[in-house]
Amino acid sequence: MSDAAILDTPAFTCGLDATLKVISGKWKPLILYFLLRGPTRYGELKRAVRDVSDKVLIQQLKELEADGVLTRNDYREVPPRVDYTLTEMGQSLARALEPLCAWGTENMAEMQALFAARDGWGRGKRG
Amino acid sequence: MSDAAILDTPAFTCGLDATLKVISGKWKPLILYFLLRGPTRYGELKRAVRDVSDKVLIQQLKELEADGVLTRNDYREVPPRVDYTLTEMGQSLARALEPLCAWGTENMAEMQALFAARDGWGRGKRG
DNA sequence: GCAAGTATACACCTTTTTGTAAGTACCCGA
DNA sequence: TCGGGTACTTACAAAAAGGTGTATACTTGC
Repeated sequence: MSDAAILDTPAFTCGLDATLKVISGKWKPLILYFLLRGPTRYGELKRAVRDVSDKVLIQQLKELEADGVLTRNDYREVPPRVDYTLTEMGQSLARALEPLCAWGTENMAEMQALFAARDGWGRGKRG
Repeated sequence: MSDAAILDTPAFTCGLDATLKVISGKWKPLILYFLLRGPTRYGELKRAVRDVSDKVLIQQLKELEADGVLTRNDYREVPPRVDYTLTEMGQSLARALEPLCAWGTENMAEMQALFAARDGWGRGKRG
């Protein structure tokens, strides 16, 4: 990969690339979307984002923090108390996810049929 | 993982899960977004979605087709001629990606700074 | 004291995803 | 006929992502 080859072509149609870098991660969109509800403690988040492991949840939270879309608040209490909040940027990003969410809801029937056939999917009965 | 454990908790806040199943894949959002411009031949798509390999592009196109968001048209000519079109569902999905794209464009400066520090990123000068 | 809950860290392993290199069958232009 | 273009396919390898299990340090409840 020469630098020239990278530079002489536009990245893509628009900023999608940038966004994708931030939200790619199995649980990231879910985390962001959930945080729209307000500051959330770690444990609460973990219960919300079902099936995520500690390791991965922490890891993705760190990455999202490093990307400036959320903030970690450590109350330095014992037992530990920490919560996570969206930054301004994070909020706008989370809101940009809403259409995706809506699409999923609208097309859930079709999707469920397809996924049931391919994998073994049974969830997604709405929240 | 008992079935009960899966069933007694709502999948998530909304249909995001469903959407994510469809669009997760390194190049899928890019593919979908590009196809908003109309039917596109394989080669054209490949040139648009820079850095993707044949194997992966084909693979993701197949998955997207299987998910009912795009259609493959084989003109059965020789040399081969094939193009890809969004279905109705695909179009609505691709449009749901627009806010993400907009977010990326708006926050590109911040993102670029961050990414430059972490990885070695130089692209993304707008299209 | 022992288990459970709090929010993590770390080592290790598996799965999933992506990439690389080559091959196919046919055509066109030099 | 050699090289390039078309749209793939396959075998193989590498990398990224995710998961598991254990440990921390301290508290509360039984």
